[in-house]
Amino acid sequence: MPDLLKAYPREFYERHAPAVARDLLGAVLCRALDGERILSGKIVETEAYTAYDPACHAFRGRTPRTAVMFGPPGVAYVYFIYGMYFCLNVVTEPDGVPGAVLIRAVDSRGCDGPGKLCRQWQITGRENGVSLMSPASGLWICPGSPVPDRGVLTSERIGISRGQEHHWRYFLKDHPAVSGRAHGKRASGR
DNA sequence: GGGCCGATTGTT
DNA sequence: ACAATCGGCCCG
Repeated sequence: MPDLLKAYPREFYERHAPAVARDLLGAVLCRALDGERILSGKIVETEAYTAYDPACHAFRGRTPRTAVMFGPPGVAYVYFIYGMYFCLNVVTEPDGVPGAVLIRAVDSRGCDGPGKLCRQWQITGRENGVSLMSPASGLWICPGSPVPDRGVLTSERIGISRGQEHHWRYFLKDHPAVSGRAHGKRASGR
């Protein structure tokens, strides 16, 4: 049984976003609410966003909203979208290089979708910029059970209009929490 | 200041 | 297929 208080260190996040997105499958997202209750769930769907990627919020440079994506890795990038929802990302890449991984779904009730996950676990703009490398922030990520390539599919990212040449969506094959009809190709070994 | 669009979701 | 709902960002 994995230790739910031992979070991934900075080195895990200080890599190219697609690699982090792939390796976050099977990891455990943890959330402390009311300073007492701890929620946790296996990450089952992610998407990577990088510099020189027209789908990335940071593509057109640093702005107040995207500032944390240009900072050190291992912290949360939470943004507000469609006037209703928040989305949780993990900042990746070395300090100064923008990049992030969107957490799209977690194996926990009501966490099937990035907007629903944040609503269910009360993740809002207050969590923007907090460290995910320690339980102290109330939001952190721990290693779980490694997922073999044969259990992973990839596809274009969801809901974007540019950058579809990159197949940077990663998800667990046949998991009920993943978006839509889970169309995808087998992950290639690295 | 104006206008358009969006890494979503739920309903028609 | 479309509405809900509003901050970010570009333009001027």
